[in-house]
Amino acid sequence: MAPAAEPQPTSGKRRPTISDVARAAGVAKSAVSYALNDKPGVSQEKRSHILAVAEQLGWQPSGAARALMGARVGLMGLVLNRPARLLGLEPFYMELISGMQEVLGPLDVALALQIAESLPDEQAVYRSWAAKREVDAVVVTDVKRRDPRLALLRDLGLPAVVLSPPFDRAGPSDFGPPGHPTAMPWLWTDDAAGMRLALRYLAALGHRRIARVAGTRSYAHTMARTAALREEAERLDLPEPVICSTDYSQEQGVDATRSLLIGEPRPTAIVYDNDVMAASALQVARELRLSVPGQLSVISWDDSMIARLTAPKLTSIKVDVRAYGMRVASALDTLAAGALVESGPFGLAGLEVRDSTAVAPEAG
Amino acid sequence: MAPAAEPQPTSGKRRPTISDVARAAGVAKSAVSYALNDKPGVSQEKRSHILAVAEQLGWQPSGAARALMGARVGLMGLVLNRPARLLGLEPFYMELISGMQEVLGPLDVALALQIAESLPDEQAVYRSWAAKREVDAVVVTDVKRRDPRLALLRDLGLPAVVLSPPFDRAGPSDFGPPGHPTAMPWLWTDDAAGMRLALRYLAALGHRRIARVAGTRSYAHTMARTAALREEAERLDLPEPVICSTDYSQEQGVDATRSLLIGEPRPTAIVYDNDVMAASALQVARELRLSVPGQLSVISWDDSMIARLTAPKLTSIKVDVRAYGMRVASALDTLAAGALVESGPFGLAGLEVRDSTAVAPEAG
DNA sequence: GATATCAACTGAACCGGTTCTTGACAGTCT
DNA sequence: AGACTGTCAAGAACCGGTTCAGTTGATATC
Repeated sequence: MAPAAEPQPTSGKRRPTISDVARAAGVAKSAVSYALNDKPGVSQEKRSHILAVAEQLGWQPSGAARALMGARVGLMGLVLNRPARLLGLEPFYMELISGMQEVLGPLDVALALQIAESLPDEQAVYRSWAAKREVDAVVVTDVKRRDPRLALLRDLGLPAVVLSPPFDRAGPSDFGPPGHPTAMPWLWTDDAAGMRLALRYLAALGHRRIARVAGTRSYAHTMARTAALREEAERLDLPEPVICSTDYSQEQGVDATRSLLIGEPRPTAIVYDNDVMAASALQVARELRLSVPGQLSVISWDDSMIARLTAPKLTSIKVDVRAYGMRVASALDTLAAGALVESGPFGLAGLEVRDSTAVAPEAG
Repeated sequence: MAPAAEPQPTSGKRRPTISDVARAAGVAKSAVSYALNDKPGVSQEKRSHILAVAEQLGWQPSGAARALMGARVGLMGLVLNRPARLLGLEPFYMELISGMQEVLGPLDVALALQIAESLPDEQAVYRSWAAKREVDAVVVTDVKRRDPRLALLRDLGLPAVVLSPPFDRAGPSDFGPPGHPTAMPWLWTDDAAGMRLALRYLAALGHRRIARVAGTRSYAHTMARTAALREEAERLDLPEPVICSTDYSQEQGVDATRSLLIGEPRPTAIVYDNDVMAASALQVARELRLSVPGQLSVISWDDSMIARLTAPKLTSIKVDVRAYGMRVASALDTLAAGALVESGPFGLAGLEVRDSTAVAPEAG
């Protein structure tokens, strides 16, 4: 059975251009363009004829030609700047990407992923993308105070979604007041709320000496967590929590945990900034013959699969990263269309209680 | 101190085109093009003058205009077709990407990442990419027998690197004989060698009842592992190994492990197709009061960070995924340049022995 | 000294679309 | 009948590069 009027196989031959369609339909190039883009200037009759011919020829638009006229490119940029060896370990990014694709996929938009070695490298990528109009908008993560990338992106006129809490309670003041749509909106997971939740839960279990193994100190979200921890500890009348900073890696997580557990007074609970470090902390506890959760309670952040792989399973501050990614993606799409987006926090954190937390040893 | 002849800030204004450079340098557009592309047709003197002017104006090439002339786009495509919820869990892809970027980054090539829900969706992405010339080449993973994607890519004329062992011992016969450069080379990690290694090690420890929790049955690399397992078991005169198929997820790994461990005769060693399933297997063993490695030895595949997070730490079949990614990336680059690449296996697998394997209980 | 050769350079065409300008024609109003 | 609409379509310019076909002037060859 021969295929009837199916789109022709693309095999081998040059693919049809708009001129081919025009010739085949017996009209001018411009008529074809109007018809294909659903614009006025063509009669209904010719319009449908042209569409039929285009379909039959298997015509597809050339992204390059459209981009030349300033149209959207269909690519969003994401530069990851953490050391490559850490990226494989953090389920966060893959889940974020997967959430973004949930939204971008149907819009026929892909994600351009680059891994940069340094901040200057990352800025070079932005410069190049902006100059070559290679992406419609970008995502910025791991923001620091007075982050040079933000000023650069503003100068380049490249729309961006900033995945970070603002530094000032008032909102991301550097780039427009909060509550007003902007071309560089900040969207953040509510780190402060998550931290408060974890701390109150531990306090309710009777813990008083609570420590924290934090991620990179200079990131805005790390600072937000730290501030929330301090404030909440004060409100609950707990001693000032000890905080160790790390680079999120397993190794530094182990070192920090060990130094906390051999210190005086030994904490009865530790909150970690990601799952990887919390998981390796369990090994340090085992090494020091400390039972979890009997003598030490552990809470991790992210609630990725890793929290369910350990023994005991980790109590974890849960973030719906996929949903977050979807929100980020729709913001990107709005920006790419030329519209503005409002800054704001995303969703609410929850606490997934598993087997790594229990009443404090004194109170037991 | 005012900046001297620095590249102008791109802020606000329209970025300079090649015509602007030509006007500023007092030469024709074509001369500028020759100079910038290091082609003959311009004297050394003018060449350096033009370059200086371009630099001073902050000129950057327009990707769109170049792509219009059929030049390379500077993007490689990667479509992931596994269910989104599994992607976050598999460190494999992130490590592969990070390795690829190690090579592609300096070449100023980005990676276009798409997540597809189904095989037809994935094929639609390829069609669109090919039609719009959006990528220079693509990577294909998780290949099945008579995979329709391969024929499609060949028809579309889209260069591709196939991350899969061939089905026939002779090589990827469908697309050119082995040992001959092709526009669709197959590059595979040596799954068979890894499996043989694991099996011989277990046999040396005295294990005879060895089972396997495999990944998706229809993938070529799964089949390669299965074949190697069967052959090697026969060669070592072991009873036929029991094999359970899964989708690589934690849940199915748990189910498969449980059914193996309550079956008769109970295996004394299990080989898993990834780290995630092996890690969750440890929980099943705990649930059934079986000590690892005392009563059960466990070997995982991939040797990602997960293998080091569990207790006991997992003995693992090691694959240098980052190096593999680098090899893949350079193959992509070669293809994008219009040259051909030879198919072949990648590197050698090793066994990273940790705490989840020990002598078999009978032999103990 | 006339001609062939060659490098250096220019102008124009081209890639595949979009959009502006112009013109033809039919229908309406005075 | 002539002027004025409005619609539909064709033609050309344009986006920002690359490349081809010529033109020029200088040098080499006979």
